[in-house]
Amino acid sequence: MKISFDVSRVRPGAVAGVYPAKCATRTVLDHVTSKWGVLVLLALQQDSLRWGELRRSIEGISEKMLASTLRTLESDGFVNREAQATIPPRVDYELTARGHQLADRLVPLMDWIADNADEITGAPAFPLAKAGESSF
Amino acid sequence: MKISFDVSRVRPGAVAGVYPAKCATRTVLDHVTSKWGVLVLLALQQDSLRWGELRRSIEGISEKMLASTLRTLESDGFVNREAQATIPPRVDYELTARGHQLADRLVPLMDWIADNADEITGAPAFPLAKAGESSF
DNA sequence: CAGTATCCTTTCAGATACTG
DNA sequence: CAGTATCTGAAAGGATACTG
Repeated sequence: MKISFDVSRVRPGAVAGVYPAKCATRTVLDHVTSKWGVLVLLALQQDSLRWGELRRSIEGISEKMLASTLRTLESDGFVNREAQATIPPRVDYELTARGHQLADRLVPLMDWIADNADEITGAPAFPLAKAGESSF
Repeated sequence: MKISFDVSRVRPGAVAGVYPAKCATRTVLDHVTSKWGVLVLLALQQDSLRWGELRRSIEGISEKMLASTLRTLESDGFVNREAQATIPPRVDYELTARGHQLADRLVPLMDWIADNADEITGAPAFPLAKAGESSF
């Protein structure tokens, strides 16, 4: 695929948000914002978790996607995998220092989204009457 | 699809990171972390941009995906579309107050990623010798 | 328990052509 | 200029079965 990209035609003020299509920043951003990346990182933010705990913590994730997401986050150095050769095996996953730095930036984002999601989607879980309004 | 999800089997400390599969939080998260969502939001963070400017600001985005991403962000109330019925038409896109709140949480994340991406991907653009090291 | 391997469906996303 | 419509190939992702 040929990408034509003439920076001179981009408005100067907007250049701060410009990243080349194949730069490291976009690659890492794609890993983090992959379908399950944020959820896995946040699940590990408080404690290390075993494979099964992690899987149960993230409703809807398949084994395949959990494995794949963990391998990516591991290879980026966000997650550390610790396997014990016991029977049955026990494998713990934890954030690395780098993973914690990243998660620290994800928490405010996720908190804000969680706080505002109902209003954004227009489907409040508990449609409360506003102050001054009456339900009669 | 049947989803079985037994919260009692999730470790107590991990519950903070648990979101039901089909909750508003996940929906909004998916919109924001869609392939182009973050890049569009950040491109608009400093200034409003016209359609063409926006398209040129985000290297690699197709018209289809720009349109689709903008419609989603618009319907979530993050982006405002202002069309002028001139010939040729001029359409500006800008963040709403809600969009700015969100972007304010995305900036630290993106800055951190941009600052660390080269090290994370292991392909530094400028492999500098560390202090104390010599290239001889 | 902690995964892999495989198959298969669905969705994503690019290219192209067209419109007001 | 600012889009929409349609087609198609690529990729993501789920279900299932299997393994150390």
